[in-house]
Amino acid sequence: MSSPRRVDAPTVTTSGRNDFTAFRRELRRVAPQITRALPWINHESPWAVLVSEVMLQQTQTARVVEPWSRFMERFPTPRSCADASLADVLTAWRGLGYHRRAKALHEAARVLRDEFNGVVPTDVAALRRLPGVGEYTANAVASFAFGQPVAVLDTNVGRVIARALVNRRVRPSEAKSLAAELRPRTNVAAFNQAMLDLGAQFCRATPRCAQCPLERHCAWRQRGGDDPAPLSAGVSRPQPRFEGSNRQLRGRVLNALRDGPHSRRQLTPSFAGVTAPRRDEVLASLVRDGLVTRRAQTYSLARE
DNA sequence: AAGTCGGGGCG
DNA sequence: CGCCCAGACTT
Repeated sequence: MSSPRRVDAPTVTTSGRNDFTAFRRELRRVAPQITRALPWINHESPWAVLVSEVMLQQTQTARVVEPWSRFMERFPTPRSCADASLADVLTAWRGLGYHRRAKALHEAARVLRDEFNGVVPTDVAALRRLPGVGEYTANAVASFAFGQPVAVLDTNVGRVIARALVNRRVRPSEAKSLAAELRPRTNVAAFNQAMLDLGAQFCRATPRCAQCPLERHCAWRQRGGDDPAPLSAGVSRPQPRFEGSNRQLRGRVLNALRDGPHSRRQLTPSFAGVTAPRRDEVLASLVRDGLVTRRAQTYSLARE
């Protein structure tokens, strides 16, 4: 009877760089314990995965679960979304913000309908042709929906790489190559998901090393020093304050317009304490973005 | 490289 | 109250 192999031996070398092979193995070992039960994981519909990834852009997972379920019930296929009006898509988007994403997703659905026979493409290059699908989202859909062997690099993965793997700040180009180097040969989707789960639950902006199952395999934790994650990998930047911002005002307007068309006067409550020029600029920006249309003095969600 | 784009939760 | 978030797109 053989004794169990020691699987929790530290994997940080004296150089300060982690042993990638060992880190991969350890992450895969703990993956089952850190997996979150999210409804889009291992979902059979690539469209469902695409919708989740667009919704998750700059948005915490917990905030996406309910809107995603509503949206998928309302628009279960690319065609159902493509055939709907933008106003209906914006209404289904309620609770998420960054409404240009909703418009992009609506346009993406129409590209899928008109150019891809209503089917989400499997490869990164084709996915990148969809509006609102950048490098991260294309790789995520290719991996999670189709099992393509591509790494994903988001704010979570960026932190894990900077801290656990190299214990120093990394530029975006370097982070990409490190993510690719870390990528396993098999079960890439499950590995990518484990990286996200690790980053979201333990290797957070404010890390929870005491609870982290990979603490002993983290270069930063083993060697100490300043947190290398901030500004690393170029995937997360400080944002201007929201309170009092145009974004706040735009959100209020769209919320009002979800209940139906409003005159400029009826929108007054949304612009409390705001000067008229600024109010007009906010409304103009919504029209410019194609989210809102104006007929005479009446504003409505764009129907398109 | 820098701006812009929501909104709520949490320490 | 300030920080943070499975980024993308424009300028």
